[in-house]
Amino acid sequence: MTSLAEENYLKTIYKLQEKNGAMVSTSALAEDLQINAASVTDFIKKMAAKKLISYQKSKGVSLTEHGRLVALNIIRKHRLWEVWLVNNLGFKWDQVHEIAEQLEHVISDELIENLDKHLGYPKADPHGDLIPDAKGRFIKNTSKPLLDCIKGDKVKFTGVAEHSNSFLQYLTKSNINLGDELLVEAIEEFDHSFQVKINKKERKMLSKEVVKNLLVVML
Amino acid sequence: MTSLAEENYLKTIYKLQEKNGAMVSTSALAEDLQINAASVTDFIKKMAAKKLISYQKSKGVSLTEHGRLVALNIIRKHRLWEVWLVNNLGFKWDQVHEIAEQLEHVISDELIENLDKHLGYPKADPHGDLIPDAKGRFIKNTSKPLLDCIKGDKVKFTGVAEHSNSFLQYLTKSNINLGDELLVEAIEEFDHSFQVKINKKERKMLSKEVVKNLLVVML
DNA sequence: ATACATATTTAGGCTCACCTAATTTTATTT
DNA sequence: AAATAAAATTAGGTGAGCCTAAATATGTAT
Repeated sequence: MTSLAEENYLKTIYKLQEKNGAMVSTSALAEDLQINAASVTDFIKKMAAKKLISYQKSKGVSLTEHGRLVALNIIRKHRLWEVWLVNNLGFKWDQVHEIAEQLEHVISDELIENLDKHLGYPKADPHGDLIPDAKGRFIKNTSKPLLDCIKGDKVKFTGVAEHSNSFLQYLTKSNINLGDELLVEAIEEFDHSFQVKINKKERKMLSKEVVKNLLVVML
Repeated sequence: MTSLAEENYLKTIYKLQEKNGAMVSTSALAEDLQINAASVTDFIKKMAAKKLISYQKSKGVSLTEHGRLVALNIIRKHRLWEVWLVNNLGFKWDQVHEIAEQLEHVISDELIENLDKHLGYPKADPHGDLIPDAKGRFIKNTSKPLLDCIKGDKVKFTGVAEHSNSFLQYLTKSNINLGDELLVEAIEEFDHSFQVKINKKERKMLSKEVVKNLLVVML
């Protein structure tokens, strides 16, 4: 029904729409997909004809309700596979993205149902990204960047806002893991760096760039 | 390196070579792949140029050593995924082929290594087909068709020579499962049907068509 | 050996998903 | 408002992997 290329476009449009608002530009899509802008223009016209997206010439695209559901289904598959790769196959959170990019395109509703069950119906992937259900619904997300916390806040680290391997590896190296309790002991006004106590044990200094990308929930 | 289409050609050539001897004809390939013979001729020329197969015009193709190793790697992946689908995800042996046909093309050596380990290094898939190791080597196979047995033989059912869903479902329905012990109590000369005792309990009549496709090892 | 049937290949064409180069539209600066 | 820069589109083209129709090669029966 939907081709590999279409699935990748949908996924990317969804991602960019989440990040930058409603309309996604041709060039933003081209940049993210690493495809020439002219090719993107071509392709989005075809996708619009299929009612997967709505397209306003020279203004950009947005997902239709149908396109949004297809996108969410791929995201669901991607994140379920990531859970499996980390929890069952022993991969680290910085090793699973590429493999899940392939697995997400495997087509079998029964497979995904059984995988979901096998994993115990996880609500989030190894990076803390929420997993939509089969109908594209998310559970409510109460997390916010650690940057928005104030001195004295006690929070739980539940996700990352930046998925680059270098950031993930920095956290691993620093022994900061999903689920850790963080206590904001001090905030340096000058550079917005945070001094936090991790799991009531180690004390660490985190730069603004880091705390901006750590998502937490209040404890 | 090798495309989806190439992988499917290689897999099919391997299969047909196993079944019918060294040379695989254009038409046999076309039939099995459900692709027009003219397209097959085209494609095998390109594969021959890549040294995946050797091609003698109007005579057919056979795998090169390199092509054979690529084919075995795909077969390895297919069978490991089938084991996972049955053992871990709760699928039945007649439900896994199509899904494994998709999963087998996912590219990640580390994934396959980890999957193999996770499954406990299985030697055979849910149909009893042997799983080659990462270097394309099989363990020795001592199985033979039940048809070749004689009255009084006590054997273990280890695999099927026919993979159609109707045959697999027939066996399931008849409560004949991989690993069962079969005792040949009588062979009807007229139609070559076998009377067997299964796991020292039930007695069953199996037609020649069935016993031909049951692979067993002597106990 | 000839005729016929079957298998295979050649020739030309199609769609998908991409490309480059050129043109047009939109946004920004002066 | 005009000039310029940046973004988007159009036009024309490519390779992969398929197709049909026509031509050729191979195998079989007489």
